Amino acid sequence: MDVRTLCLAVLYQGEASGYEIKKAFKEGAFSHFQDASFGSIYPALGRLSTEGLVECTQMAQEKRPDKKVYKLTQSGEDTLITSLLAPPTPDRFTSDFFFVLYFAELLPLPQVIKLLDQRISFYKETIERMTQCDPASLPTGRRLCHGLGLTVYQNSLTYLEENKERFITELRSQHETPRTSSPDTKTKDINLKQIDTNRHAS
Amino acid sequence: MDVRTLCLAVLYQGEASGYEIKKAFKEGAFSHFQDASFGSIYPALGRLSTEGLVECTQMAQEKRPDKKVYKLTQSGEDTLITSLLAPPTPDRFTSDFFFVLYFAELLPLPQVIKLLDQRISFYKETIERMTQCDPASLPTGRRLCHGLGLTVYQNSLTYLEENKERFITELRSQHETPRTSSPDTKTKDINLKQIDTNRHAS
DNA sequence: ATAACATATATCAGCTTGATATATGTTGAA
DNA sequence: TTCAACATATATCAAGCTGATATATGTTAT
Repeated sequence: MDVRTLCLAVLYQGEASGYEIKKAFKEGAFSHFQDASFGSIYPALGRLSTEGLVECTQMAQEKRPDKKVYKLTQSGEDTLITSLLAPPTPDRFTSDFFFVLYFAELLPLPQVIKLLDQRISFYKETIERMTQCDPASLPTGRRLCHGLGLTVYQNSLTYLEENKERFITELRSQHETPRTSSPDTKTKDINLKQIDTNRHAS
Repeated sequence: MDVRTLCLAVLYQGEASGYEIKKAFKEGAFSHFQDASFGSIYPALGRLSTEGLVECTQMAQEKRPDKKVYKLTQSGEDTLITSLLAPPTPDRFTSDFFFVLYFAELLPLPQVIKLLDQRISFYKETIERMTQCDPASLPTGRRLCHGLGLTVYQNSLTYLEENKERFITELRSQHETPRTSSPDTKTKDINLKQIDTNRHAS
């Protein structure tokens, strides 16, 4: 989804400033499956205003910079619904965690352990935050989103906790016995390089 | 990770052309957690060549355009390792599926059912492809990536299958009894708009 | 005190995507 | 048979987006 549609979606839930829209992606309702930066939000709001999909009210504030509060118009609401009806584009998931983990054998063991521990903490914190919300209070669509997302985090945590020790033990034994015979580094690299690139990894 | 590092990573597993590197992201080893387009791969390879991180060999082919095969140099290998040691950036997940599902109440029910069925098919196909690979044959790091990824897909599938019917029934009852009293559309919208934007959704 | 963080908007270099162009071969369906 | 769809192969580019930076001020914790 383009940022303009994302802004309409946030504004559907109530009027907001650019700064508040950013928060919806950073820590709010959409934070687990959409994102947008200030650099795209502010221009998007400008264009949505010009096109009449949102209305802007300048709010003078004491001791704060002026706030521009945007509100969805009927036209904006219609446009949002139309966008929702279009065939969804495929998910996009990019993860340095998976990428680095993939090459675990090439890295110092403490580095890999740190990576896993940080990931476990991340899952725990995310689950903690998500379970503070009572699913029963959410509208139907939001509740399914919430439940599916929470399931993913919970099962990922369980998987990592169940496999962490075995994984580390295995890596350690590979570090101690670098390879079958000679200490020639090339051998290891050549073996790794022969692995089929066209098989699935995660 | 920038596309230059991603190219180094693919080339670490064996020499390849730009086209073949793209395949590693589209359907190959990195397809579940990284992506890159031709528009970024070809310029990246050019720059990596200039910097001496890869070497290029022009391969004349019968009945096919020339192929430029790139190979990692020692310098490129070192650069890859250094990049892997840097603190990983947070995951980025963007999903139209979640985004549309979030607004399920606003859409025609057949549309929502189609969305769920397509998602279930997607999970099934992905799991099918991933289980064709024998995890025991993978190096340690790749095996953990593979296992964690597969777990996510399998649990997502299970969750959707277990909750689909209840979810649809609930949406249907909302469509049949749009709200407590009057058929005034505004009422529904206002209710929805009062929902707290700053709570978690997935 | 003072550093870190929060509110609030805005700009911009640089990177990336998705579409398009070019040229050719293969495969499967009508 | 023909013809569309798909695969191999490289390359370019407008449009969009990120991440950093600038500006101005208030609050909170150390």
